Amino acid sequence: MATLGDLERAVMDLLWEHQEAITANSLRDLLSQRPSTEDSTVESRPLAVTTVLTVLSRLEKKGLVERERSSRPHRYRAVTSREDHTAELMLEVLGSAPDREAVLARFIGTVSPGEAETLRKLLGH
Amino acid sequence: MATLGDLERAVMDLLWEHQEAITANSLRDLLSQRPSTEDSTVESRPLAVTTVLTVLSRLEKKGLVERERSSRPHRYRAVTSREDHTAELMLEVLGSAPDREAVLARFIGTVSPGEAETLRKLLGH
DNA sequence: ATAGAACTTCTACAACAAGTAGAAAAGTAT
DNA sequence: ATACTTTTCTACTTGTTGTAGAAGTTCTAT
Repeated sequence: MATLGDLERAVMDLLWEHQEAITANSLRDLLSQRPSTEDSTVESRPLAVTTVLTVLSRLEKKGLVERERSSRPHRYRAVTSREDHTAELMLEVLGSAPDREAVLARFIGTVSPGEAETLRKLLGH
Repeated sequence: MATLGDLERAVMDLLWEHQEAITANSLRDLLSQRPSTEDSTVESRPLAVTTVLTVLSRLEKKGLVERERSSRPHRYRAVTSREDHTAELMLEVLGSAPDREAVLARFIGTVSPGEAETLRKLLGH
C-alpha cells in the first residue's frame, strides 16, 4: 500500500510534528528550511506551492492526510499519528503469513535491552 | 530500500519455499501454475523465460537473490530466509525515530494473544 | 569440429509512481 | 470590477516494474 517518496515523507513528517492543521504555504516554508538531503553545500530554490499542493492531494488520496476545506487557505493535517501509521506499516509488513511467529522472533531479537524491557511490561508478565 | 513488485514478490515467495537453488525455467513453470491474481476465469499465457531472468537479475542487484553461475542453467536462491527478510523490513519501517517505543506499544497491542504469549517467552522470564 | 539447441545478456517499451511546476480556473477583498 | 490569492488541471521528467524479442554465448550431439 503506502510507500512514500522522499518529498511525501518530508511533508508527512512536518504534519506529524504539527498538532494543528497547517497551510501549504507554511509547509513550503518549513520544507525550505529543512534540507532534504543533508547536503550543506547547495542551497536549493524552495519548492513552488503548487508542488506542495500536488503532494498534499496525493497524500489525501492515499488517506494519510485530510484537509479543512472550510478555512480559506485550506489547512492540512495528518489523519493518524506517526506512531499509529508506523505500527500499521509494520503490521502490513508482518502480514498474515503462517510464519508470523518466526518473524516476530527474529524481530524481537534485535530491539535494544531497554525496549525489550518496555515490551515486557506492555505484554504484562 | 526494497519494495517489491507483484512479480518480484511472487518469485521471492517461490525461492523462499525452495530450500535448493532452482533454475529460471523451473520458476517459470511454478509461476504459471500459481495464478497471480486469483482470477479463475482467465488462463493467461505463461511468462517468457527472459522475463523471469530479468526479474531475477533485478532481485540479484537488490541483494535478495544470488545465483550459482557454476551450474549451467544458472540456479537461483534467496539470500536470506523469508522470516529474516520480513523482520529486517519491519525494523526498517520502525526506523530510528525517537518514538520507537510508542510505535512498539501500538504494534504490540495488535498481535494475537497467542503471539503475545510467544513474545513474552522470547523476552525472557 | 560444427550445427542446432539451450541459455544468458542486451535492449526496449509500456504503465505507473513521484517530483516538479506552469496555466487556467475559482474564490476573496477592496 | 479588478487585482490578488488559492486551488485545480495538465504536463513533463525520472525511476521502477512487467514484459519480452534480438543478439550473443555456451553446450551437446553427431
